[in-house]
Amino acid sequence: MNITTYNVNSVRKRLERVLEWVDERKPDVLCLQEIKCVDEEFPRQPFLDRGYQVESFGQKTYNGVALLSRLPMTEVQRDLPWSGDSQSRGIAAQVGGLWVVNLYVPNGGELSSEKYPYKLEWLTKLEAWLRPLAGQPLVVCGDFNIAPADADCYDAEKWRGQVLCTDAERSRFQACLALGLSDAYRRLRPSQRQFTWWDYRGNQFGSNQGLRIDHHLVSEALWPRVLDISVDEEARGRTEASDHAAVTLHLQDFVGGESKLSMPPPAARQVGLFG
DNA sequence: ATGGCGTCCGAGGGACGA
Repeated sequence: MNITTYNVNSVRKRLERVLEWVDERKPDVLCLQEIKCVDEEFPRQPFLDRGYQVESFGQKTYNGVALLSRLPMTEVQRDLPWSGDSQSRGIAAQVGGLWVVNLYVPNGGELSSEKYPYKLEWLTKLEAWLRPLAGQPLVVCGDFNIAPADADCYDAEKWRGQVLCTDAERSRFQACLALGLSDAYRRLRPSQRQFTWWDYRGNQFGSNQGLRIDHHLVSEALWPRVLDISVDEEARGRTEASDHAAVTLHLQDFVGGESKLSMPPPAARQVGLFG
C-alpha cells in the first residue's frame, strides 16, 4: 500500500499531467492539495474510471483538498482542523486499517500580514485535533508549508527567518511530532538533501534550489509497516508541471505482510556535471 | 529587486502562492 501527497496547483489546469502520473505510478491513496475548485467542478469521472473513490473538500479559486483511494474509504471528515474554518484545507478518512489525513497548511504570507498569525493558529489547532488520533495507525500528509530544518532549504542563510522557515512555524511542526509522530522522510534518510518544491522562477528546479515542505507524519503504531519514501522529481521536470513534486510513502500490506512495492520507483534525479 | 513564474477571475490587472 502506498500513499501519495501531491500539491497539484489547480487540478483542472493540471488534469492531463496528473492523470498521466496516476497511470504511471498507480498510487493506492492520492492526497491532492490546491485543487482550486469547488466540489462540483472537481473532475471526478476520470478518477472514477481508474477505480478511485473520490472525496473532495474544495473552494472557489483558492486552496481545496481531495482524497482519492483505490481501497474503500470510510469515516470521511472534512473541514479540518476545526469546523467553520473559512478555508478548505483538511480532509481525512479511514482506509486500509489506518487514518489518512490530507492537509494544505496555510502559506503564511508576509510575516507582517494577518496570514502569518492565521497559519500559527491553524497549526496550534491542528495539533489539538491530531492528539486523540496520534496513538492509532495514522498518516498525516500534505503540503505543510514548513521546511522543518535548515537541511531542508537549498540556502539556509537566505531562508532563515523567512516564512516557511521561522522558529515559530518549526516549533509548531515539532509540537505535532511530539504527539508521537515521525517525519517519515527524515527518519528514513537522516542526512539526505532532498526538496519537494521548487519555485517556477529563475529555473530553480534546474539548479535544484528548493525546499522540503511536503511531508508524511507517521504514528509509532504504524511505523513498523513503513518500507520507504520517494520523491518523484522526474515528473516535476516535465512541461506544465506543478511546482511541487509528488511524495509517496510505501507501506507494507497489513494482511499477508509481503513487502512488495506496487508503485515503480521514480527515476533518479539527473545530477548535472556542468552545473 | 515592489524583480523573476504560474493560476484564477474576468476582461485588466490584482490577489495569491512559497
